[in-house]
Amino acid sequence: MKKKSTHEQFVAYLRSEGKNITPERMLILDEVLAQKAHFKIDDIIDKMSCAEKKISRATVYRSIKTIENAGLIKYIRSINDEKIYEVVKKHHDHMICESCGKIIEFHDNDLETLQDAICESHGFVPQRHTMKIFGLCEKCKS
Amino acid sequence: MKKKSTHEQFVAYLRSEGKNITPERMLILDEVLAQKAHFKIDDIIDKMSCAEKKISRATVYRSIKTIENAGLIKYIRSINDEKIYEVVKKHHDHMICESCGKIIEFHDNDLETLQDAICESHGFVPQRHTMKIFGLCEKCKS
DNA sequence: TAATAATTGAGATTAAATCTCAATTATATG
DNA sequence: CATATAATTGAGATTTAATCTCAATTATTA
Repeated sequence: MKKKSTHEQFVAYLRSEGKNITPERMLILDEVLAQKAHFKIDDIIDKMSCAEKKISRATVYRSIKTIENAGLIKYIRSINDEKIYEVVKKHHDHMICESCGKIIEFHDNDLETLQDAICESHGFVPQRHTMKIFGLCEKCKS
Repeated sequence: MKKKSTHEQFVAYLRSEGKNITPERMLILDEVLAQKAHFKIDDIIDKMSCAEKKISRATVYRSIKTIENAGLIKYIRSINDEKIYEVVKKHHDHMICESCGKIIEFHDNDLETLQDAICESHGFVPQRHTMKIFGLCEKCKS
């Protein structure tokens, strides 16, 4: 059972929602996947506005939201409250350096287990969570 | 050693920053403290714009930011990305119901300890964190 | 291939938050 | 207490991110 590529996942999502598969959407997905770990929507808008095939700001906003709804990207809020997007891989949380803005991804099974237990004791059914730890990274702490 | 009231804390903060103690600031702090657990800035703006002594929108925004900088209030983002303020009491995290929007505050010492340990293993010095668990509350889960 | 429905681009619009600047007010000082 | 100085306020203008509008274009279905 081969794992679906992100492209295939997106196409499947579009079909399931009765949405059209347009070059604009696919090109924006390409650009998203070509980004470094974390990116802002303006990074994509800038690229698309001077690309071979120019794509408008409105369409970038619309497509990013579609890709987000497809569960392929998500965002966290930076220190300045900007939306910082990232491609959704396996679940992880974030440490954010207050000094240099560096974002460190981490995952810890014990943490997840503990969270589930806490939810259960509150009669709460967890579906997803976000955790951001702010502080100083290795470089900035000294 | 009596614990300082929130008013006293705010006054102390203003003095320490060389800021003036104005009726507008103190009235906005009063209104903030009179709010229910979670409130939006528009709740305060609405109150202040039809209060005995009217205070402008700009001043509410400015004072809320000052009170926030004083460490007396903070905000989390709701499901719709709105800023939801709350008075800072002892540290806690949040569960947010995706169905009814209910916000549950919780605190767990093991969780905090575990977080610190994880940070240490990354050479990261934690200063504060936010954790939001989204899911379904007791009422909405059935 | 034609009919239908969805999407796009460009600029207008919205909403939250901030800024501008003249008028007002708090504070420090003699 | 009176005054000089600096900080703050109000009102509306402005900014910024994001969304909306609608005619023109394009994808999809039959």
